[in-house]
Amino acid sequence: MPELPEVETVMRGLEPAMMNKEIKHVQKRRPDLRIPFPENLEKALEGRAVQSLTRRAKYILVHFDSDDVLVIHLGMSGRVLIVSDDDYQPEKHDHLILTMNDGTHIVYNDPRRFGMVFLVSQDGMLSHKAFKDMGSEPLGNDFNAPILKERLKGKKTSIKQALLDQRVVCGLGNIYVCEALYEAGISPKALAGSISLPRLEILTRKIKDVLARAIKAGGSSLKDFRQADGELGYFQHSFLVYDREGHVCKGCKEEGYDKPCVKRIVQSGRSTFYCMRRQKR
DNA sequence: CTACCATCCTGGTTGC
DNA sequence: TGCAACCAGGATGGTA
Repeated sequence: MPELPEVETVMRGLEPAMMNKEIKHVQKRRPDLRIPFPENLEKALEGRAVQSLTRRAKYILVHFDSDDVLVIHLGMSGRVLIVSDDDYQPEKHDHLILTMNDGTHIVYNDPRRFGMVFLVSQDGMLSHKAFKDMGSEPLGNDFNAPILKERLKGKKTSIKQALLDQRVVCGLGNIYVCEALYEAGISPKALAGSISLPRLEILTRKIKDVLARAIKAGGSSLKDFRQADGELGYFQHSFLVYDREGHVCKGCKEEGYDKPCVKRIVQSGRSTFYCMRRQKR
């Protein structure tokens, strides 16, 4: 589930619990993750102090007073929780536990096990396959309409699918793509390569806008998502089309239309929600 | 090279 | 109520 706003929220939540603290103990609890934990994880992390936390796309990066960077991806159902209980008992899907020098546990939990945890070196990070071909950060200055236009040039796929492609722009997932396309008034079925620059101007603006608002709201909590302190995000209450099939969208309602306009279709196996009145091309 | 599809998992929801 | 089928926010690797 977690897309950029959720990952950013988790990262920010982890800062007070990890920054300038030392990892005292590393406990792996599942040897059979899809991508097994690095063998040398304990050795690389125990005794190291956390210098900073950053985010790239949907990856949380933990930087240490060493060359190692701990990379965490939450997949579909992953969480990272701060647990301060003295008598904390690991739960079923608590796969990795980092205990800090103040006794706080940082718990990585992921029922579906689509997530991953690995190490990269600070210097070699950009050549790692996860980051090598990754597109611009949508909230950064190098994500703008001309760049998006260039990235979409010649693409015959739909704009919905193109925006989910992390090489075009990173950090977006199904929810925020649907929301941004709605706000930009662009059909999810529009051919990616054939959208005009002015419309891409609107789209890039709406992408940045919806992401920023979602971060402010602490992300969206559907089923699994929690902030690092266990709190729910609340941006799900602001969805305009996502998971609102059969409703009248906000824009139509404001114009006085009362016929259900939000439709659900399936594009390359995933749900797309859009307004059939306002997103015609 | 692009595009499409299946697949990795568990758990919650839906429908009979 | 019980159970089976279906569905889910992501990424990747294989095939066409």
